[in-house]
Amino acid sequence: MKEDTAVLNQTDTKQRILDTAEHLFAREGYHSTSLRAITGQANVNLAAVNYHFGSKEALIEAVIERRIVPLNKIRKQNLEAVQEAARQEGRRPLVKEALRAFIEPTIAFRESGEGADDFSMLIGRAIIDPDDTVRKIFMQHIEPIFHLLFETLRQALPGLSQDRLFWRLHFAIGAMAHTLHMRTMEESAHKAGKFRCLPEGISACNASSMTDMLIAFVSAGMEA
Amino acid sequence: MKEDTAVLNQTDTKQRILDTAEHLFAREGYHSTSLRAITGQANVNLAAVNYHFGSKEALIEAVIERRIVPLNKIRKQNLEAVQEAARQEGRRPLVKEALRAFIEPTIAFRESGEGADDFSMLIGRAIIDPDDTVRKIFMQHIEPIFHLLFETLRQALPGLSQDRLFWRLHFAIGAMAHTLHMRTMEESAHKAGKFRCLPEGISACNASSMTDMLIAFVSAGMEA
DNA sequence: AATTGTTTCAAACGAGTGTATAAAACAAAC
DNA sequence: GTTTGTTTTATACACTCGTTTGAAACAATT
Repeated sequence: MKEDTAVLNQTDTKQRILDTAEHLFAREGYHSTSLRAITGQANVNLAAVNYHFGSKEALIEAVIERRIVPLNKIRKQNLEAVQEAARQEGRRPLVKEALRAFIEPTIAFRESGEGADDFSMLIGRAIIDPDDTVRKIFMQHIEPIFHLLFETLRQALPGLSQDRLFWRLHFAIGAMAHTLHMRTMEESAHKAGKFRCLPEGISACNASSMTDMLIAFVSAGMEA
Repeated sequence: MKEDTAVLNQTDTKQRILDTAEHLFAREGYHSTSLRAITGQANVNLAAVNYHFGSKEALIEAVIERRIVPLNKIRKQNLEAVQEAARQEGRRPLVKEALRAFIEPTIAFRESGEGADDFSMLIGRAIIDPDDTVRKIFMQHIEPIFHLLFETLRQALPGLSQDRLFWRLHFAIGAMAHTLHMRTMEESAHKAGKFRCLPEGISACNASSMTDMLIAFVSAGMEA
């Protein structure tokens, strides 16, 4: 009766739900993904979600937190390192290094492990997701980091008014979020063979050169 | 004549459905908005949507097309005017004027009439919406304009490779989309009194200065 | 081997969804 | 006044959703 899944226990079920949920939430969206789709694809019973997590909302919360907590730790360390380095050298932080401290780990996250690309898409979605459920959870986690980034940029650009800095930062966030989200659209477009945005094929970018391009773009915009 | 009354009654129902649907789709999202919520708030019968539009998907298609067709007409005219002016003066188009031709009417659209602000949010969502239904419809309409913008920028920046231009343009689109979408978040945040992104109040911007700031940002990034 | 606590399972619940239909209400033409 | 075509209405259908339940299967301890 217990075929290939002989010694698999709780953590395996939870893990499999988390992985599958991450995948589907990233690609189909929160509301469009049913628990039946998740449990079906994960080969677990429907009730397992409510048993292990409590509710669908608690599930996506777990999905998000599993990744964003270590990611935010890196971003925080990076930003504090930028401030510390500037302070020790008696200069202002550079716009570029402040932005890199935030952006680089976000985009590099894709290479950090199995299924991380799904979460990369999920981040791109969450920042801008119409759905309150997802965005709220994300905002709660990102708010302190965003604040730290804002303060660092304020030191880097003392001549800029708070209003202008605020909006420029959001332009940058939008550019980053959209970039993260693009893979989903590219995949969909490629799968459907439609909605090609360009006459000729545009080669996909690796995380590193994508990061450089994005930082160059938003740095220039920030200092415009 | 009585004919006018009859016609007016019909269009009134259709119009009321369109307006209410636009409002709810923009603020709650496509999937999270039920036909019962729309018809209830519009004070029309539930079956009216299927009678007048055929289906929920056909409804949002009508909602989107009503606004995006005239908007795209303006963007097309603007972009062609930029190309024509450059050609007549024997010079390349400017990055700034190309971007302005696309961005300005998009943001200014909010002031174009009753309920246009709802559509402004809807645009911001649609570009990046996880839901395929909405994004597909939008992409179909925006693809030719996007192509025209890309070609104009290619003339403006002949030294830039197609790949780089492609991604930079998407950075710009992301910044714009996020900006359009911000109002929704601001509203939600203000309503809930939470998720404040800044310690001190940041004043909301009017369309004109927002446009200028955004164009300055993305132009600098594009020419970085 | 018996007991305890945990995890899985099939089945069902109630609420909500988009859609379909047939009768009613209505306006205009004859 | 009757007929015709359009619009509105109430209701029903078939379906999916997240969640709950109580029993079965399992694991670990006694």
